[in-house]
Amino acid sequence: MGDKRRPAAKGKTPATIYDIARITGVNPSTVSRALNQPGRVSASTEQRIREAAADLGYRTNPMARALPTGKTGNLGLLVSDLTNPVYFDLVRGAERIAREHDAMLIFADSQESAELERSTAERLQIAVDGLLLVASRLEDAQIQELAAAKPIVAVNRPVPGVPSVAPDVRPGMVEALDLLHGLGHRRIAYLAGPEASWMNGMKWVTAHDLAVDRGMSIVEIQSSAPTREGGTDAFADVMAAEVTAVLAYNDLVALGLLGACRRHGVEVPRDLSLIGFDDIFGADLSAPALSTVRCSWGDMGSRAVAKLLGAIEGDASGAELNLPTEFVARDSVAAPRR
Amino acid sequence: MGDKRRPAAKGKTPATIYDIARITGVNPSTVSRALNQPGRVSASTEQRIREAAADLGYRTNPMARALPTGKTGNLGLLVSDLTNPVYFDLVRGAERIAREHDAMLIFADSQESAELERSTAERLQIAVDGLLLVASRLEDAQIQELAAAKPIVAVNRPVPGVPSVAPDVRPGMVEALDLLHGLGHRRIAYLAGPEASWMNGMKWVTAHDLAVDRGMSIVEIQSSAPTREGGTDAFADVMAAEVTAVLAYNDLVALGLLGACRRHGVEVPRDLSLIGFDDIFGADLSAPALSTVRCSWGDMGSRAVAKLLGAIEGDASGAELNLPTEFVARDSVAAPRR
DNA sequence: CGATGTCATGGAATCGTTTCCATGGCGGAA
DNA sequence: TTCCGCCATGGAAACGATTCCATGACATCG
Repeated sequence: MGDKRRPAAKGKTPATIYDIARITGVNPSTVSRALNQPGRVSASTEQRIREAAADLGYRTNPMARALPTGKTGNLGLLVSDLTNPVYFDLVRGAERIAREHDAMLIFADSQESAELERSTAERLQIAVDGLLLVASRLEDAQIQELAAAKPIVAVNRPVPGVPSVAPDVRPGMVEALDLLHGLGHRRIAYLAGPEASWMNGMKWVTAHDLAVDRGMSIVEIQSSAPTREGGTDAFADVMAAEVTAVLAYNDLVALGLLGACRRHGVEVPRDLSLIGFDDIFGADLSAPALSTVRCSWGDMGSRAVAKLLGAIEGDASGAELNLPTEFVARDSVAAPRR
Repeated sequence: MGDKRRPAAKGKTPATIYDIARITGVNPSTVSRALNQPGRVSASTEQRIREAAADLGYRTNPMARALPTGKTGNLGLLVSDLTNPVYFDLVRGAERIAREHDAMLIFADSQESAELERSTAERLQIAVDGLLLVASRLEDAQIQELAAAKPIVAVNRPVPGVPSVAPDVRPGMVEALDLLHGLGHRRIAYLAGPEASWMNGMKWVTAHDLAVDRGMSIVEIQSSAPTREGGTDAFADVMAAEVTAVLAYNDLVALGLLGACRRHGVEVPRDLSLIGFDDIFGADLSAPALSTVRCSWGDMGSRAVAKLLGAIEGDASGAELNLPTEFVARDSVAAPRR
């Protein structure tokens, strides 16, 4: 099997600073300085070293660098469910900023399980310089504990003492509730997400307060999961609630409910108005196109990474950042039947 | 700024095998053996060492391990466009298998640019044990060159001498063409994807051959991009082609075209039948729901990772793996107008 | 003109782990 | 009983880069 030292060694071993040092006749430490600390060595040697490096196709070995410096150049991104289309834009935004800063993004998902999230976070943490926790199902204390080891930025949820980036759901919901009220809706429902989700609680209390302010009554309906299936399953409960409009935890459940309505002959928006949350890919595809409250997930991703990079650099500005939301009017909302 | 050695050091430094060695009174090398080579040390010392390790919350430092072994425990996943919903399932499948094998997935996207793809692949390669190249826009030779350095598995495209996983588009397209032919379509179009895409060429020749076999005529229509915008932009060309059915490169362009049709009063499927490719999230959401050829992207992801892990272990079974596709009948196909 | 400071560079320790080699103890075979 | 070999473990050298400290060559200042 293994003939020499490296069993599956295919190509020749990559060039190291020692190779460069040998070729240019300087000490490895000088090579290191030339490559990383501009102006620290004489212009002529730096020139020679850079040329040799280019010749050899030298690339810094990140593992070797990580050892003495303690910096891996990796950022971890832990989401509750990679399958959820919301994360698409988030990932993209995060990736963009990470690339700009020469950092690599390491991914993991926790399958909506708090226990799995904790163990994954711990494992991930040793391989990265900082961690992005998206829609965490962990308790505040657990997150704070993780944050004591390495920088953490929480996304889509604030955690005391930990920097975070989250949407400010209020502006979008104000628009939504104003619209519903203006059209004559007086009894509406909030189709809830996971109980462990901070954001779910936030949306419920906001919707509740806003509805009450406007003299509307609002009921909370549980869903089995924050997915299309969850929305489908909630159909019967929604019908039983006798409301004229539904505000959903997210677009996925809204879309699921929409499908169930169609199959049962309940016409949206004539018989029921429906508002989602997130404006995911596909929200404008459904028939009718889904009205929704848009969070700028791409922005959240890039802001969160920027914040994390700052924290890694020692920026202790552990602020909480809130990005505004806005209502996107499409075709799933109308005046109630009578 | 930096007070001590590590500037932003928050928590205490993690435990090392030296700590364990000190506590248990053995040599660090023994600790290493106890933890990684079962049976290599006496049962009693192994027991003591494991207990101490657990007490200290010891976790192997992957960077330190990578240095002597050359194995990082990371796999790279490079896709042409992270934004494309097709990759959702792929990522999920890949992540599942990677997790099962204790490997971490590192992500990058190349924004549909061959040059960016090459440089990103090179950068990524030094940080991983192997690379997954999804829908690569690179030339065969370039991929082979990369594969000479470290194991590579190509996804969605075969490369001579490099293991690959790709859908076998034929079965699904046979079903699709049979359906169209049976309904009476005689003149159809293929709405193409990127020219640099191997898969695009594959789909075109397959569609072409299949159409000719059945006595249908088929034209190729270019699109500006494999996105919804690309589909929208192609509307005029599609109309000008005077066909009764369109087979699209993927669901995204199909969906874009569908939207354009709706806006221009062309009713699908009455005036035009439309078939997509991939069965992405949302394909069943549109009105009418999109008929499409489904590739099992989740399977491709997990198979590809498994193959890559095998290659890393030295399994030189550089086979080409093809996963079957199937036609998914929904509502965007009907008999032609007259 | 000698003392001092600066600059470019060399030398060596270090990061945490793996692994090759050495060593001592013990059991079994002769 | 003696010798050989194995087994558990210790010791030390890598892996590739960073970084602190040392050194010698100059230039500068008084």
